[in-house]
Amino acid sequence: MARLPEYLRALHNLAETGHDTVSSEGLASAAGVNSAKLRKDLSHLGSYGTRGVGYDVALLIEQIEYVLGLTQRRAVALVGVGNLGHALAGYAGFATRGFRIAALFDADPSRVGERINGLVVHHIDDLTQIAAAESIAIGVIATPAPAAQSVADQLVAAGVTSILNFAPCVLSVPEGVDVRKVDLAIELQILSFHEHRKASLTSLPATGPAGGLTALPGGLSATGTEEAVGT
Amino acid sequence: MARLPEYLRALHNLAETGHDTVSSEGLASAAGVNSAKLRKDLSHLGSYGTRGVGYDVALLIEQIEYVLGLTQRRAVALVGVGNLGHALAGYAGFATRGFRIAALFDADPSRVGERINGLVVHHIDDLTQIAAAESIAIGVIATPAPAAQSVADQLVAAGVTSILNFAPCVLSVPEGVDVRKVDLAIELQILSFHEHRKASLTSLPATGPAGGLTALPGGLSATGTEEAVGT
DNA sequence: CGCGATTTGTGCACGACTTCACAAGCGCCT
DNA sequence: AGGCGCTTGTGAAGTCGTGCACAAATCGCG
Repeated sequence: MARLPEYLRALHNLAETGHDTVSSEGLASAAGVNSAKLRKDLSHLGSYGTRGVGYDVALLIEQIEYVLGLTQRRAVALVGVGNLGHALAGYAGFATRGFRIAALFDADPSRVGERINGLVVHHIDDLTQIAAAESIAIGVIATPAPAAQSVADQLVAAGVTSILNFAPCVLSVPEGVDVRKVDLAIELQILSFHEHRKASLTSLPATGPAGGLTALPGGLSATGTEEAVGT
Repeated sequence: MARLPEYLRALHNLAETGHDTVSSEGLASAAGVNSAKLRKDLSHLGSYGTRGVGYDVALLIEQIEYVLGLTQRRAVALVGVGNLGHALAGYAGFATRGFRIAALFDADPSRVGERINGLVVHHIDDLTQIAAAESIAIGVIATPAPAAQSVADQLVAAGVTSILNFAPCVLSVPEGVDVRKVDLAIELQILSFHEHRKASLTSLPATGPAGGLTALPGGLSATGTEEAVGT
């Protein structure tokens, strides 16, 4: 499940706060999900919770990290050292959560050789060689959209089988290669949609029958993230 | 729906390529979704497609932008000018997709006054005043996790009703405030899970009955993003 | 040793979403 | 003017995820 990393983060927080065990209710609220859902998720990994007590925090962390394949620190290749790539190269969250940026790449010769956060920027043509040497299986694309497909092809050719794509475009990759996409502008546009919806709801308390399509009164469901819940 | 922004991006691409109309099949493949799903989505906004021809690209762009509330350029406040916040402040994708970073904030006094991409960094305490002046309704949190909840409270107090949270923690906000979360490390961890799954599948072609929980052979479904599809 | 409080694990039903398949509608060509 | 091919819009079935509610299990205490 895509929720396991969220549980893992909450568990690490609990461990640092000195908790040895945690109930499904407690962990669920810390991770922002329903307690029943959490229990079902955890039961799917044959988890070891104790009835009447809860889950052993340390053991559960170990279990989830194993399932996520985080027992080994995974090497990641980052392609595109522009605005966003630069920030990702220095993002501390990767290092503290089981990943190691093993190499930086860019197609712009003027950027090759630049040092970022202790790493040298290589030319994209050296990708295959370095990826093999560092046994890199995960690639991050932080290039402009027009270059993304080409970079993806090169990553696949270099043996990368999982890609995190920040470029606003769809990638086509061979079967067996996993792609996850993060589009920062889209996240804002979804929020904008919510804003628009809220605005029309308040200004038009009762939508008259003559109202064409102000903002789809009861149509779109506005899913995608949890609705806010009061403290 | 959360897919509308994706359609919009694909439509803009098509418009620039000179297409006047597009079939549901064509737009669906450009957006990376099923054509039936796309038609159903578009029909929910009472869309104007012509049978036998397809959709008018320009008209559809107009429709979707209206529904998303992008007819006005929305002002966004960005809090936290660290590694990630710095990159977001300079990210061109926001400006080209309907948003304007209206103000930057940070709690560190030594950063206040710094100029980034033509914008001055303000102290977080000035948030309420500036947010009102610029009529800001959307806030972006790019601070470390411990500061995020406090920043969220201040954003809400300043009248912000939609928050994009990059900090790895859950936020509790009053009802009526929408929160979307983007955790970059989690995206990588999900890919790591896929890697782990693929690795155990190839090394263990047939899972013996004695195999405990290698990586949940048929358990977890690995959803969350589309599986790769061949070119 | 037994009982009660507490918490996990899960069967079941409901709802949302996805996908298929097809009827209805539109334009074009003859 | 009429028919044919193409495309939209949608009914219906299937699938998946979610949440409730409860039985099973464990610990602590008397």
